[in-house]
Amino acid sequence: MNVAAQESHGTKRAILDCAERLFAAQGFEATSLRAITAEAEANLGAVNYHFATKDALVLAVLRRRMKPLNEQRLALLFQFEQEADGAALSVEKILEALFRPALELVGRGAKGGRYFVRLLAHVLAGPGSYLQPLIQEEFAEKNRRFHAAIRRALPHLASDEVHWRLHFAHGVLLHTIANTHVLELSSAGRCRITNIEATLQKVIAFCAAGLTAGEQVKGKK
Amino acid sequence: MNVAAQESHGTKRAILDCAERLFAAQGFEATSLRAITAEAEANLGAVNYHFATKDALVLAVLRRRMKPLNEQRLALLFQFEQEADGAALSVEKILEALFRPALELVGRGAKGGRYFVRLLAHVLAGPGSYLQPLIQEEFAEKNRRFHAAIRRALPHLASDEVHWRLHFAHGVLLHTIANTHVLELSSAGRCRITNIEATLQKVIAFCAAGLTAGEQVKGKK
DNA sequence: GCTTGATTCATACAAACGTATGAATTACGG
DNA sequence: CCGTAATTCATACGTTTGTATGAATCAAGC
Repeated sequence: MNVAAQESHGTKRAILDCAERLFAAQGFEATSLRAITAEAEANLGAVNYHFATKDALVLAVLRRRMKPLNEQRLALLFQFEQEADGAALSVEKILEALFRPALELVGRGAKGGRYFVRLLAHVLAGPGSYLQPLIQEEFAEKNRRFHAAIRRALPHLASDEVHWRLHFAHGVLLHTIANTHVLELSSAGRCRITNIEATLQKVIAFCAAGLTAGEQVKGKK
Repeated sequence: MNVAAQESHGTKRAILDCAERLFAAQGFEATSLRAITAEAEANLGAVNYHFATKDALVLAVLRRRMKPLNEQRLALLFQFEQEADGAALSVEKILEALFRPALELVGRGAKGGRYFVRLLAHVLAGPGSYLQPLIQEEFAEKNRRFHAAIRRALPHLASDEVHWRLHFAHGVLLHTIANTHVLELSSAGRCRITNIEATLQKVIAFCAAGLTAGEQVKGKK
């Protein structure tokens, strides 16, 4: 029992799945290893065997989805750049590369992607603890590449201004996919994420306008 | 020792302050009552005497700032409407009423406002637990009033579309004030919230553009 | 100056936590 | 088949948790 075989190993994968769901639903500290193993129909010792410690389990849960997510984003950005054939990408296309993989993670509900997103929001809002280095390391290249892409699309914007506006755009995405219940509550249930494409279009339209603010017409701001 | 005297009572207030800070820094579950009382130089029994239970303490911490925050927002909106003297408010003014009180909570660093904001993000991203009713109840009128204000400013937008875009705007605000460290990391320390007015202007400009997206070309109406 | 009510304090307790350990069981190459 | 490594299991340990209790201390009215 060795080689890659990535996540196939039954117990190990079941623990990751249940941990992801429970962490997202209750937070890290509020979720006990016993609750996880109970739901995964595994033994308490199994988590110690496969992950050694609870902190390591948390990191494993995060890494499992974070890496593919950012790889998809970069791949999509690269694909769009190829298709553009040297021409500058539109802000909308750049945002699509940034948003679509994350939104599809939520939409393809069947698997636990929906939980992961809430978990991610938890982590970002969480303590500046041992998780921060992971976040930075995992997101560093993504941030760099998308910052460059926006600068190419909006060359008149100062570099720092691009940092600010990309930060705002991330806020829109994060709040949209992680706190869907807030939208449902404030709209009395009238608005919810059903169609991915429709949601994507709304989010992109909002952020594209924000990113290009102050240039569509000479003057007015 | 009775009458209003709101939060003056030394021990009780010290517990609320320290709880706010520790909750925001580590989350609810990860913060023990002993850690709070130790930092507040109070006895462990004091929290049980003043708040009965830990859950009640959490709610007390939230309510203390949430109510004044939303009252300030509504007051500011009302003030702007008075000044406009019947004319429709600009989207920028509406957003200022929504954002300024929250941003000032962060800026007036001295007191624990900065911690409360992170705590709020924690709560929103948290479980759909006993906190949700509080959130809804506390934010219901604010949502209703600002939704109406935006509809008046952008009458061509469908009601649901206003819900969506206001949701996006809240995401920008929340991420900006709660996850400041993310911006600092991704910008390699070059961007941070120093000047409230400058930050406010950036956030408003971004969201105003997002809210009015799709109509500037159509021609002023 | 004593009484009464409000607050603080030290201490206790049962429950739940993460972790560790060693035996029991399973899977599989030879 | 056997033997070896991988995995599962039951159980235990030492901490830490939230909460409860009753005595000690304080504040103030009469």
